[in-house]
Amino acid sequence: MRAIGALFALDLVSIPTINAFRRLATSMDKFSKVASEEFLKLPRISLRSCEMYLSGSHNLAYFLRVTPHPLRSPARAYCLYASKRNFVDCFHEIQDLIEGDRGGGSGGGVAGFSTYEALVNACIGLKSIRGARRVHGYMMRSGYEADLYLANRVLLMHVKCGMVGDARKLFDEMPERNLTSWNITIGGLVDGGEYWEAFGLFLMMWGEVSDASSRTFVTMIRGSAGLGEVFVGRQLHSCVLKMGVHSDMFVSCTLIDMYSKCGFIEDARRVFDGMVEKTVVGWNSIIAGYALHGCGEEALGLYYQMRDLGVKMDYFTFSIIISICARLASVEHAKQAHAGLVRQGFVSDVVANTALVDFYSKWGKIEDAQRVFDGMSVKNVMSWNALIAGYGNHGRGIEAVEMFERMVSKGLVPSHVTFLAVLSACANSNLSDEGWEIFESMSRDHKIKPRAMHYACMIELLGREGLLDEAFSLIEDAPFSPTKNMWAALLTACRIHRNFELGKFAAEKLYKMEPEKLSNYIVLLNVYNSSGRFEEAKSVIQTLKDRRLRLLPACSWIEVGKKPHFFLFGDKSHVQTEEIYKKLDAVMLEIRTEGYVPVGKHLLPDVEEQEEHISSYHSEKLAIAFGLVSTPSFTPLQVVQGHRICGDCHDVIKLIALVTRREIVVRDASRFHHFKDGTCSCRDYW
DNA sequence: GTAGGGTTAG
Repeated sequence: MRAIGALFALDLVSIPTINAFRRLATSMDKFSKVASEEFLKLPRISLRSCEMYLSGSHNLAYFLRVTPHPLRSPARAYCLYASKRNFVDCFHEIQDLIEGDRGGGSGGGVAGFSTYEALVNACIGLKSIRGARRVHGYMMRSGYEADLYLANRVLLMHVKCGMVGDARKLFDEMPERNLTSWNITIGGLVDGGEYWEAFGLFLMMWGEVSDASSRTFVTMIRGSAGLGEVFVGRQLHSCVLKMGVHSDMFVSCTLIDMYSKCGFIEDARRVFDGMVEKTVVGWNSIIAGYALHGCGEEALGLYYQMRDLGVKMDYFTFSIIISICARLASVEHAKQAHAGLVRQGFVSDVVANTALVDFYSKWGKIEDAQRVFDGMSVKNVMSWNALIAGYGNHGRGIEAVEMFERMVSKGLVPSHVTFLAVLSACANSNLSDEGWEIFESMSRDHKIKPRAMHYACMIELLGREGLLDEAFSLIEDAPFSPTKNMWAALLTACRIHRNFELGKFAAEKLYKMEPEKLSNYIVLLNVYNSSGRFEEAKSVIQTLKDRRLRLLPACSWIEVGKKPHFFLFGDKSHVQTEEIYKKLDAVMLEIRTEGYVPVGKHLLPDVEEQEEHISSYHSEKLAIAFGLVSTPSFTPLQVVQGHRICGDCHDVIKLIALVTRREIVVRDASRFHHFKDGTCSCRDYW
């Protein structure tokens, strides 16, 4: 014990108690056994031997490498290492040490600057509230007077452990402060989402010390991004210019991020273009900005520009790019980003890999998603969520529930997103019992209050079973006012089960909430059409006209030969148009032998052109026809479309999958349709 | 032996 105490205090003259080191050695299995034995034979322990002993460990070397300010003593390294591995034990040791000292024990192992600094650093690294409380407690009780440097570290420790309130109190009581103290406290408030509070303190700082550094501005700009208030951000931008710190790359990057998060991508671009030295973070920020604005193509363009300029990419870059690809379902770009990730050695990054899991599942390759997931050395809740959502979207609810159960049994804490993923999986696959059990377990076992989206899943679940009245009561009984998602779920159910009364009711609620959203009118139109109420259907069309709402051209695309090919409704712009239409007509004839009858009732209301043959040339059919002519037989096809698939296309694609013996995955605006052997994974409910 | 700051995934 003493020996460990001595270690901490860097006072390595005393002979170690062999037992203490033996305990150490057994608690740290990674230490080389031989090294420990040799070490224990030493009659005296010097700083040097200590270093050698500790450096025998792989992990220690790693810590030394990654710690921004190289650890200057083995004591600190030890502390960081021990606490990383076994926090509780580490603190027991220190408790003994400190209490031993207070009892007037000999040996001189005092908890001094190094000990505290090491402990504080460990807590910062670990974000351990318990540890932070303990360390701070020791300091207070022992009456140790920290200098400004250490006091600031303690402040930071509180901030990083999420104890912003305590940090604020500490800050107020500090006998002496400097810019760093202010910056740390303001940063803590911003991190904790208390933006206005942060602004208050910032103004106080301005009044009290009439100074601020670029670091302060970085924090405050981040705060205005959090608020989503561009006028605050703009004011800070002018302050930055006046103070002459605008060329600071940290400032520029935060500005880019702030402008894009506030919806001003052009301003973000201007800041980016003005960067003297464009760092990788600057590139990442602007690319993420374009991605956020749905400009995936623009984002990819910048990414290739970045590559051509030889900017070294990091794991952020790949994560962003992969998530863009997931949205675009762009295989070729994603494959390259995946390769880049591997080449540059970021294979073990959680975020990038989670993005990959998401990508593969959105691309329709759920097995590949599972493979990436299985290969991940570090997984967090989000990684599990991505996989569960993947199974759910592919109509594989049983696997989704299995994954959910496995995740919980591993001791991970599911978040509300996890529940969203697993409940929607249950809804997609008609797993009623499982769904209700999980829904009820949310508040019972996991202390998570179901939100509107969770209710929407349950409404969908009931709706699939045709229990429309029950679904309606669930909306009425919800502990909050119903949201559009809940009404939309009910409306969909009404469409499938042809309940036009309730459907109309739900649709009217929706019109009020989002009058400009076309899809609501269309679903109601389908409700009427499918139940033969053409008069009502006409009135919906009239409403559409009155409100000057027009359908955006529906667009589908398919990637063939490393290139996306886009199709609009009735599109004849593709170079292979003739071939495509010929193939489509041929295959439409072929599926008639399988019992296909064109149905008008599912028609998407192209308002002006309500004719039967029109749905033959819906964009998804054209994309599939192109896939059929330009890929070898039996190749699976992946189609993405920006709107919801219509009933006729759904029937047709099922049969095309059957007659051509191809797997066809269509990702529409709401889910995946996995067509195989004449059936679809959505079980005809979408 | 001198801190504090920017970008990513469900």
